[in-house]
Amino acid sequence: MNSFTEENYLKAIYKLSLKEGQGVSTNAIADILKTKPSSVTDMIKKLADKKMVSYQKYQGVNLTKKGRDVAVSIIRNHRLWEVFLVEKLNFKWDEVHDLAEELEHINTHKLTERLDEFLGFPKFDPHGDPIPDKDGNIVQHKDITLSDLSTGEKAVIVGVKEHSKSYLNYLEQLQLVLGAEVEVKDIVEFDATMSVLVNKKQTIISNQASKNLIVKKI
Amino acid sequence: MNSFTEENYLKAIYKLSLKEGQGVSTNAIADILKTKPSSVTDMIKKLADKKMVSYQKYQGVNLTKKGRDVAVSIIRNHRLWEVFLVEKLNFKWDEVHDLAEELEHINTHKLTERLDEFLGFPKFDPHGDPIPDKDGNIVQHKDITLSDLSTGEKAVIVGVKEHSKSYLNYLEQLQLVLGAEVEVKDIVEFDATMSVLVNKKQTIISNQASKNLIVKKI
DNA sequence: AATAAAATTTAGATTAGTCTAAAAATATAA
DNA sequence: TTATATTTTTAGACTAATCTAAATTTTATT
Repeated sequence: MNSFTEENYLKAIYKLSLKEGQGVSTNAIADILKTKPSSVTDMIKKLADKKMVSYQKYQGVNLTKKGRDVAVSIIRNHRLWEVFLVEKLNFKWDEVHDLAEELEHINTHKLTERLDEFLGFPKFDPHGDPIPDKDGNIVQHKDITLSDLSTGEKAVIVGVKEHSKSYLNYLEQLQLVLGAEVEVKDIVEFDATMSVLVNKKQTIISNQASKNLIVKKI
Repeated sequence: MNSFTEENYLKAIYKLSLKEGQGVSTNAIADILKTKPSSVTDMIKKLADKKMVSYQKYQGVNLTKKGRDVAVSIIRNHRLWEVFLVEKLNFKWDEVHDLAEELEHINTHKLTERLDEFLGFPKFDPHGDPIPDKDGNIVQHKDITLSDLSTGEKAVIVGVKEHSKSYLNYLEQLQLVLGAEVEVKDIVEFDATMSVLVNKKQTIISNQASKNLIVKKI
């Protein structure tokens, strides 16, 4: 069995390897997990002993199949619990992350599968992130963001790239939630600030905000 | 915040003080938690520092109000999750204990209250144990067991005093589940083995089994 | 290519929870 | 009521995960 801590490291390495590609760096892991690089080195050695990662000193770390399987299954749990919290317990999308961080570690096959069934086999979590299926297959978003659109284009919001409470909360106030339709009315050339139409209301959003909103053109 | 371990100690002390009364013994705690008496002594000191228990060397330990509140809230979580697992995820009553042992430690007020509401404010868990309300009030069973009945008496099953998988499984096979009606047909004088009628079928059960079945006379 | 900067690893210490073995206190029994 | 058994505590050690500070390696810059 793996400890919560080991699982959190595997999850962090998985997420970083999607961005960074091969050879995830010690510092990047320390950053995500809010720990120190020296602690990361220690844990990496332990995970390497367990054949969860492959590792050569100073060269970064990569997940083995075994490690990736654990990471994906934790992510599957996390996202299923988020769906549960939002759809069944009426939490808002900015409230569920921390709770799901705890629930995800109850990594029992039967519980996960029953929960999946209870929820009707959802494909996406409340932030639009894809839920891996029970064999660990996961469809990645093609990352078209609101900031990629040109004036006049329309799109539906399908996800977010930033999960902070403050960002999610801000989006909700602007009614920029999953499924909402947006139309780009104007783009400021200088800093890419956008005017968009959402539910017949015109709103101004910064590039910082628009580049973290994943959309699908319509 | 309390660690999982601290919470498990508090829960164990709470449960023992219902049985043993004042001054729960070090050995009894070690027994329940499958640890050693020396470890228990260490933890008791820690909990005493935190004002969770009152403790005098060699005289056993008692929960303070603070400690009892934590214990009861963990038990509340545990039993609510058991209801969820059985009623929503279709687990059987002999499968839910271990999962609930993990879920109970996600001790967040809002989650507990939302779960309670989602489940329709249940009063008992799938084993008939009472669920403490959100203020920590808990109704204790008056322990009339099947073994207390005389020939000819009828009763409804309302709970169990023993929660092992094998016992619960055995009961289920005999259809001795919560809500079932039983009628005592015969009692062997020698060892108190009982013949009982359940769902029109006659069954023989040992005293060991009947004294762990909590019933309500009808 | 030499040097400065950044990243990473090592060494040694710390904390929580556990253990064994021995000592001390309490309970039981002749 | 003294001896014996049982229970409980202490002392000292161990493991997992972390940290700081120093050493080492890699990368970037002149």
